[in-house]
Amino acid sequence: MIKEQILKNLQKTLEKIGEKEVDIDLQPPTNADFGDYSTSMALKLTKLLKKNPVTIAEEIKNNFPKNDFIEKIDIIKPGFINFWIKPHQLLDYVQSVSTEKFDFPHFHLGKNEKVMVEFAHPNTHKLFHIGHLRNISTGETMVRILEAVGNKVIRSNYQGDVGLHIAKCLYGVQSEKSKIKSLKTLQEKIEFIGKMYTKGTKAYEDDIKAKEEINRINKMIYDQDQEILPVWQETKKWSLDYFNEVYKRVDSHFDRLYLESEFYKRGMEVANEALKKGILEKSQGAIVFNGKKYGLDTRVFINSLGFPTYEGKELGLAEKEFSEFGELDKNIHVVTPEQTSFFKITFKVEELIDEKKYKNKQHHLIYEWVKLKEGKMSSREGNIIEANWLIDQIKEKILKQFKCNDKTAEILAVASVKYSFLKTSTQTIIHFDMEESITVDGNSAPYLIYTYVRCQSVLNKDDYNSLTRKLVNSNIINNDELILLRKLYQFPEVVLKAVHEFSPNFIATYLYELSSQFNLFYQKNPILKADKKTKELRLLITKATANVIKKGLELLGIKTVEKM
RNA sequence: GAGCUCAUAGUUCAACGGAUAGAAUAAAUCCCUUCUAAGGAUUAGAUGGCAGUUCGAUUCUGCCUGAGCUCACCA
Repeated sequence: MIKEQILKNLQKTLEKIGEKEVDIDLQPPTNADFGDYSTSMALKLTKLLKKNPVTIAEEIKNNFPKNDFIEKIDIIKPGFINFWIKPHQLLDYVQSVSTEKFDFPHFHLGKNEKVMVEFAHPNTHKLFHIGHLRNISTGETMVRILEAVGNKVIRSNYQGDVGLHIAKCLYGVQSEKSKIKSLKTLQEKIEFIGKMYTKGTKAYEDDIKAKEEINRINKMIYDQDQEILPVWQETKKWSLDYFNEVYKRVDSHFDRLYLESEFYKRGMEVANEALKKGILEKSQGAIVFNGKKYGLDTRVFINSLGFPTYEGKELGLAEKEFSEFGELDKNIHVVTPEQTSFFKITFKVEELIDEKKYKNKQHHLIYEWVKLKEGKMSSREGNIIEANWLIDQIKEKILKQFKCNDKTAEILAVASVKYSFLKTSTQTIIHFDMEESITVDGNSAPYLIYTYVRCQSVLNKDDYNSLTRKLVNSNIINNDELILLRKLYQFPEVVLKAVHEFSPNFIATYLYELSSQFNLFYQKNPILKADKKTKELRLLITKATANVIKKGLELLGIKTVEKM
């Protein structure tokens, strides 16, 4: 990338001037009038060199090594140095992209070039709701962009299949056991356990006897008691089958599905070993981690009844995750922010257990809640927005508003939902509104896909393949074309930035800007009716735009359509 | 009570310590004899308050106000 070359040259320039210890910033400026790359290093050097920033900038400009990729260097007002890349460099890149080849720069989080992304984590016996949808969209795109920059990525998913909520549900199921046989479709089964969960939850609060029974069921699940085992397993299977359908629908999958029940035993063993080593300690009948020394909270790993808590089980899970697939550089947990304390502590305990294995290798990627206008979702209130239901609603809206077939509407609906989550930063709370939140116009997936389809439509009408020959730099590149060439050139850097900061929204924003610029270009400049040379250039731009949009959306986990 | 996070147009969101704070949406007005109008153009609108650091602050620091989350046997 030219960015690297400019940086290297700036480094050399600094050495010539006699300064070394300055970190050089170099980014595309917000305003394209200021060139392709801009640095404010001269401003930062004012103090060190005790000179006017503009003078320093001049000095840098004059000492910048001769090269064949910079068109011009400008110095502006307070002391910015702006670089303009030669158009033929941009053309070369766009030409390579027009053949659907994408070479992203590599970026690794460690020497193993292998990471795990743990995401989705729904609980069985519960609905897969919009919150999970945001999680899975985020996790899926993280997987894809990490792969794009050269990592082997393991997709994992830790699904809760034990706990009080499941006992509540099974209590309800037990009370209406006779109905089970009449349930035929998966949909009916899921609705049934949903209702039974509500029933169990109410009983738990209103009826002391029921509460005792639910606690007993909870213990039986942990003990794998034959009395409850068959129902637990059957209903769990319904949930897992249902989750699989959702994963498929949103174009996601996993290499490894972990279940919480798998780590009950091993978690307890690991916690006890940690107790012997003095990492954990006994307190009021429980085994806890005293975080005070480290400025952390104190949390329970094995409760006073002798059961491992979520924390305890996490130790078993971590051990497995870090051994099953060889050495990992990083394990990225895509989880909501209220678990920050939980992760800080489990990560610390793991580090104390085996520093080499765990230290700096666990990462909590915080993604925020999807809240409803009325407040937080809760199954008790019955205001859960189920993932499938939401996608169906959007699909219906699309079918009503536009002429397209079912298959296209399905892809566009899933795309709309995913994109509306991914275009905002992961750490922003989404205030969900059915009418406004999932948009199919403006900055939306259909807008991007429409732009792609437009490109395809033009390309399909072309009677000869003008893209096979190499375009040489001509002076006829107009401003609209140049803007697009420069924008296209930024794609790999944007992807790199997105991985670097775990911020897929950078890609979404970039794709929107690219589409927007293309649509403006399209409006003003005829492509197929232009003279031969111009037409070749414009077709090249069209092809490259289409490829970048398609690839960019793919990195976001979003499919495109060819016609709409 | 302690700690963490957040506060930007009417609304929902962007912005790496940088240049004129970007969009979408809602409103008004234009553009289909031209490659898909699910498009494009124009107009109007915002950094909670007070200090500080800096050549430069939405971004960093402190205080204030307001919201959310967490702080031992749930997951």
